[in-house]
Amino acid sequence: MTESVGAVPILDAAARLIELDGVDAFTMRRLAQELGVAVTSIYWHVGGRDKLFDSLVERLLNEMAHLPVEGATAVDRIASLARSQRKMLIDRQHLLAIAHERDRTPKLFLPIQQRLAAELAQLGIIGADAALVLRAVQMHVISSAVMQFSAVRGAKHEEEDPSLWTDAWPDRELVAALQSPTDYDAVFEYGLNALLAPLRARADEGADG
Amino acid sequence: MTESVGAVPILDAAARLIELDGVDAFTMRRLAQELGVAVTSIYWHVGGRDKLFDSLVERLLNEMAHLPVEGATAVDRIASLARSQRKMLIDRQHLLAIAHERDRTPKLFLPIQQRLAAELAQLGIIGADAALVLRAVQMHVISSAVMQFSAVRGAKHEEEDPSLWTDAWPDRELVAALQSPTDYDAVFEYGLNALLAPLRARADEGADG
DNA sequence: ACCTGAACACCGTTCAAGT
DNA sequence: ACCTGAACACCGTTCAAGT
Repeated sequence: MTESVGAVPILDAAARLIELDGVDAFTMRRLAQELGVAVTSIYWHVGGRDKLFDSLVERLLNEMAHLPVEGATAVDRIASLARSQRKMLIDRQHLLAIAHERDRTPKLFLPIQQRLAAELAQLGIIGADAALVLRAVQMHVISSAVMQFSAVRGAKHEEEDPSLWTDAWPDRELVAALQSPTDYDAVFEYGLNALLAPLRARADEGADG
Repeated sequence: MTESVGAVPILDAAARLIELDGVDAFTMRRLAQELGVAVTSIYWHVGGRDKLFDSLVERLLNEMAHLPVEGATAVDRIASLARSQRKMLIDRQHLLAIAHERDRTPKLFLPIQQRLAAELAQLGIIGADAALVLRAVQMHVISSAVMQFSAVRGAKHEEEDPSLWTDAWPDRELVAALQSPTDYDAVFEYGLNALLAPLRARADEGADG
């Protein structure tokens, strides 16, 4: 039933190599060398590159099912869940990139769907409305993590911004802010806050009634 | 000064091939074959794979500098810009994927930065605040486009959702909604609306005073 | 200035063969 | 059941050589 014994250590080594040198540097041959084994042996245990990556993504999904949450109110717990998920995705940047590249990103919605749904139900948000809010939050978390990865790596390349801004532009502070590196945490929090604002309003109404 | 004469048609052919069969199917050798020329000739005109992709991304940036806008109020024009940009990015899905893969996604912010800044200034939003709002909007547009591409392609793979939902879950409508395919337009609009809500409120205040 | 073929150093994957 | 080496069909890129 269960997979052959050797599969787990192979996946472990693969995850370590990817975490270390990135996805591009990862090859089946390098992995085999790392394990002190012939390339073809990997094919027997875990299948080819595709299967291997799928298995790694599956692992990420399992990890994400046990994210920590805290918060006194339902909205706080939703925000907490969103932040934990984002943190985990950024910690597993390379794995996230693999999942994205292989069009598995929507699967990342699943592990915390039910927990979000439960919190939304507490706020009286159910049915199609709940589905929309849930997806909006998930999209925000996951897509901003996907972007941030690419952005942070790309920051090195763009030392010199050819300054499309003319000197005539009056708002010097804005120009200065846009030319300094993006604070992705702040942008994420701003968007999360905007998404949750209607929920907070609804919760307050509930307290009034 | 300008690039050699042959560069443009090569880039055209490359863009066409990528649009047709996707990035993965694109190889230097296939491009050469398409052009009826030796592979090595491409290297002379546009450089290697890296340079070629960079040039294609640069083209996308130029196109994006002339996005259409409409709307009577500043907020409407911001929303309109966001929607035009998203539409263009989705139309150029493969190019977007290339830009993302090569960590050039933050560059996609630049072409419409000034136009957004001008609209925000009309709302009285300037300085670091304006920078934050601007980036939040841009992040929403671009990251959701990046995600959608991956999601739509990935939709084929996930015919069967192993239904993590127990039959005991009371909200049948929610479960049904989550099991039907995501309406990315709706999710995008929901997020955009949430991001612009504070701006609308501010504009209304301004009308009152 | 432009284009070529040959060659190099890699890939992922298959498969028959070993133990 | 597990592991191997040889081989195949690809890559991107370089470079000396042609015109």
